Amino acid sequence: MTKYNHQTKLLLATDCIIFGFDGRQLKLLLVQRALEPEAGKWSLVGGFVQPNESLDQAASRVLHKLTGLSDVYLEELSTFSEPSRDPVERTVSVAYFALIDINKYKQQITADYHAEWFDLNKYPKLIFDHQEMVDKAKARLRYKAAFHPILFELLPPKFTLPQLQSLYEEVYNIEMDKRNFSRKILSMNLLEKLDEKDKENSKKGAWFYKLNKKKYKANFHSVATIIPNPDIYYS
Amino acid sequence: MTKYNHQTKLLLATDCIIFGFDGRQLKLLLVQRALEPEAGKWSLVGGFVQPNESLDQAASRVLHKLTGLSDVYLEELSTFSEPSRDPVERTVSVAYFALIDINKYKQQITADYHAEWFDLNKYPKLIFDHQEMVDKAKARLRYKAAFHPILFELLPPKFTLPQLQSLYEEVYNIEMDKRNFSRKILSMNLLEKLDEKDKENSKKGAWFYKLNKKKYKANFHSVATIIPNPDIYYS
DNA sequence: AAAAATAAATGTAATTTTGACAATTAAAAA
DNA sequence: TTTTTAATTGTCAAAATTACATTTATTTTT
Repeated sequence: MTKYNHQTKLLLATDCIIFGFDGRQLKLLLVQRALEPEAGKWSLVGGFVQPNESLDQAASRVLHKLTGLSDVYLEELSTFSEPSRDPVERTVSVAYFALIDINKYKQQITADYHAEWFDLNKYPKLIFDHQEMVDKAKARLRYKAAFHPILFELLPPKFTLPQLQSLYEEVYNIEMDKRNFSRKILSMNLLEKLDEKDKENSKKGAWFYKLNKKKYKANFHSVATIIPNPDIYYS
Repeated sequence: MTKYNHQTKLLLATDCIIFGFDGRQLKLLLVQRALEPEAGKWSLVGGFVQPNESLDQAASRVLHKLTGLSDVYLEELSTFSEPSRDPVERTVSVAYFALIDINKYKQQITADYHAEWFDLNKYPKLIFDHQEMVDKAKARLRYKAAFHPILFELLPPKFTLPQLQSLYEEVYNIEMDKRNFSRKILSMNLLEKLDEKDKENSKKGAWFYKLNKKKYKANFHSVATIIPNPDIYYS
């Protein structure tokens, strides 16, 4: 069969913006780049798309190799394709953002990478256009989380309402009213109260809740306005 | 400088899902494919990314070449990268969706393409995975338009409230209450009433409005819940 | 053992927004 | 002059949102 001759091929890669939450702050997982140029500099984790895989598969592979995790929330963010973005050779990158439970992340023993979690408000200079990718991912996270219950992906299976509220407050850098917040969240009907309290963080203890996975999946596209005026956070 | 050897390069293309509105129905602009294979079959307009351009530029170029239009609403939809999606040779495509004022579209005289507007509810079988692209673009349009005032992009500079309402009704396949609709739309404060009526479509005539571009741009990210339960339209 | 300290849990009233519903008006056609 | 057609406009009830303070459970201190 005829080929598309005279067309220029290029390298296609994927980079992952990996978010985590340590209970207080949003975190970003970065690696020290192995390849030249810029070897040793901090960057997002990424990799080239292989001949036999789709972009989703490439992103999952890269994420799994670094974190050991599968079944992670992973969403295509956008393509980055400035011809000169990679000084070595033209490479178009499709950025994905991932939300993981930071507790599930275990530094892989066969550490091909040197990886580290950084505070989202303070992390090293990144290579190429990775800073732009992170900015876009943050904006997307805020936008998406204002309507869809994706922030649960950042929490462990059991969590308390105060923990959840802290997460929202951290993502949007706002303070929220406890009473209104719990009413809003509970009215979504996605949570189940457990018979157990978290006594780590207070004397009285706060009830643990867990996601009802079935309802979560069924209502994933449901639109809840948890955050007032979400638009102002979307740049 | 070192190159990324041993990595496989591939072809990168862009395809545009171009929406229009003729006052009654949503339309899709399709072209008859020039290249083999599938020459003569209907497809989205597309093209390969050139060495000196970004994906946004490639999409704009493709769109401009077909429609003669610049400054069109154009948004990255997502990548399509199944290894076998193009039977000829591996090609990853980044789909964009475009919203244009159908009246501004003039068949280019140097018609490199045979292009035609089709009713979104009835159009020919498309090549490769283009059907999937259209489906995804429709879903995205519904989702986005439920929160952001993008449907104005499909209308001429002067339009009436009944025309605007018809457009929303067509996009969501619902009927809306005139009173509630105009209240909602006007409360967004994006429209300016003109001193002129459209007498084409009724005896009484309906007032023309125009977008206040300044407010439109300033409030572009503002979230208006024009459509109740928008989530049910997002697949 | 009682008191103090800490953080969690909970309720209510005022305001705003939404959704449902019908009468009036302007202009052309009969 | 009457009829027809579609545009315009208002109100009321229900629901959602916002603002705001007290009570409760438990540990720590005295």
